Amino acid sequence: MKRSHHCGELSLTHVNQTVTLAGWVASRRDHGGVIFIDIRDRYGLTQIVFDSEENAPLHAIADRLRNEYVIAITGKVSERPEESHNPHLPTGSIEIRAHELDVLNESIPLPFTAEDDVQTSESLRLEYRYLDLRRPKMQQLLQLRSQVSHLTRNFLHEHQFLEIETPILTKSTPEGARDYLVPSRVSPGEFFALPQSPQLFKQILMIGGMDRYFQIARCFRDEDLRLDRQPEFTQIDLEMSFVDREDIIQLIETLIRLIFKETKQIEFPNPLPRLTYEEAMGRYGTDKPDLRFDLPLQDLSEFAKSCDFQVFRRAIESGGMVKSLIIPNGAAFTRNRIDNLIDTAKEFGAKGLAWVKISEDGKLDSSIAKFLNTEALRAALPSANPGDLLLFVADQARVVHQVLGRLRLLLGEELELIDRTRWEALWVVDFPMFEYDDTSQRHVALHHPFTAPHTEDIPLLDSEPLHAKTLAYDLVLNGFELGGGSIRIHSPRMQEKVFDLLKISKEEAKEKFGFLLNALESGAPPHGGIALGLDRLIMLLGQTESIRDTIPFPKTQKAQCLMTHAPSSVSPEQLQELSIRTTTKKPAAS
RNA sequence: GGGGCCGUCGUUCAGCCAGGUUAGGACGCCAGAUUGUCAAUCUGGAAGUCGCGGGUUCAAAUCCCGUCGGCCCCGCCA
Repeated sequence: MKRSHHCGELSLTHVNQTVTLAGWVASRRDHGGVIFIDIRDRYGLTQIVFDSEENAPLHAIADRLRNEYVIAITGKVSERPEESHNPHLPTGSIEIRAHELDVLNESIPLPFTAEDDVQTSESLRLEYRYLDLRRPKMQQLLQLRSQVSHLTRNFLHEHQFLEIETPILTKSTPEGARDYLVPSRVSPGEFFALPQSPQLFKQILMIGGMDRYFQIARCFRDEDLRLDRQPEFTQIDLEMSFVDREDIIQLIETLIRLIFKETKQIEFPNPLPRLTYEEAMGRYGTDKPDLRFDLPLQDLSEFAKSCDFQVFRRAIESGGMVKSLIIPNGAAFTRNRIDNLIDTAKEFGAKGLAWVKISEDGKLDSSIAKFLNTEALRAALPSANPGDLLLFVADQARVVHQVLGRLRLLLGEELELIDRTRWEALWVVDFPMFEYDDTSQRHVALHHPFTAPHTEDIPLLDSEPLHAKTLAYDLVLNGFELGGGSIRIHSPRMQEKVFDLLKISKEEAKEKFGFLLNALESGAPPHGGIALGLDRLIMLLGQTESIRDTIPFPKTQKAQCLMTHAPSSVSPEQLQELSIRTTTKKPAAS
């Protein structure tokens, strides 16, 4: 019994045809003389009718069906009685009057049903992922993921890209995230690392003359998990030779437009807006601003310079700044709510959070009101209105931006300022090359150490390296970093200089990146590229709340797979073969 | 490494603050009834080591300590 149709396609146009469907029993409604079975597959649901008057032996078999049994049925497509059409179901105008039933497999009673509105814990869903995957929502998300991969592959092939695989067993890289290590049996005591990204290999491919490379690449990072972070994740990774920043931005905008249009009929402005890193940080306190709502940070440093409030003045005098958020209608906040905001600001790293309510008559209501000149403040914040609440942070720029940026997001959520129907994509460009890391007392690369500086900023590398900007670019959507890339360094002298500034010694550079430095000496073309997070892209496109919903077999926050129970201990023999001894107390598996 | 929330029949929750007879509801499951349901309905039934360990107490799901697991966040994620 081979199926002739799937469970989502039959309609009134098929009436009187004899069809065969196969799928899972989604529900059974037993009315005695007649039994209704909903049969489900990836495509939909169809109602099957077993009538004891039409076929008593078949009805008796149907009586034994239970949820999630796998069945095949043959029968005639019939229009339902007029009052029994189900408008909620695409196939709701028809039903199959069965005359053959094949029970292909039975099922034990299961912990939850394969319905979208099933209320169950995520750990149970992960343990029984095969059931969870039967739910229409999960099926749609994986279909969406497949569709996006397909569109991407087609698009890039049309643009002369070669799809090339890079190694999964590779060399541990020193900077950046923690590596997943894989012991080598034939080289006792030595380890491969799983790639955090194909970065170095794709640069080598450019030097190898491949010109345009892409890969839908699995990447691994042994860091703690979050809502939008998994230890293994997938990137749409690409690299191009003989291009500049504009070429790559153009290409990716075209791809993103195609994906959003084809899958969700979402249109973006052309070109996408851009903010420099400095603008993004200054206005939104983050390098991945959510532009679905405004609520910008307001610079009050000029006002603060001459005001009587010492906290503000001192912040300016010690090279810091004062910025403010104007919370519309926030004057109605209770003292308790404001106290909670102050605590939150402290958790975010602020020393304090000053606040001012502007009452309906324009007067200031605040514990620091006596230090503030009302006219000067209103002049400094022309967009503040009576009824608003002003929140101030005075500190070094990094703290001010971090605290107010996060308060902006928090209040945007709480006050429901975020328009969930909007899609706001933008590029953030001109990232600084380095930032100074206080703990290690050295410069660290903001992007990665292979990122090329702006040509006009090259002299700054010697004089003021912290002011040098790079040819890096991040694509941001609704406050999530969708991807980032850069034009790379192709000059071996420049690469050495950057390693030097990062305090990576010649020996270390040679030992870790010798192959890259050699390759750069061997005729490296100018090149650049980008990597887009596929899982996050699907999460946003599919409007699901967690990256785990876009990955068929994700890990929990402890980086474990609840279905297979990986990771797990291994036999002493396996360890011995790998020259490994563990120091944990957990006994090895026998 | 740190902070928060959670853990009770197969599932999802109530009960815990204020300890006390037989731990309760809904869904699911099992049996019976039922010829137009699509959250089917009706009747009956089974089902729990209250995550685990220890402590306090005459008595612990309930209070205390520890521990394990799940989720969210900070740190971390070039």
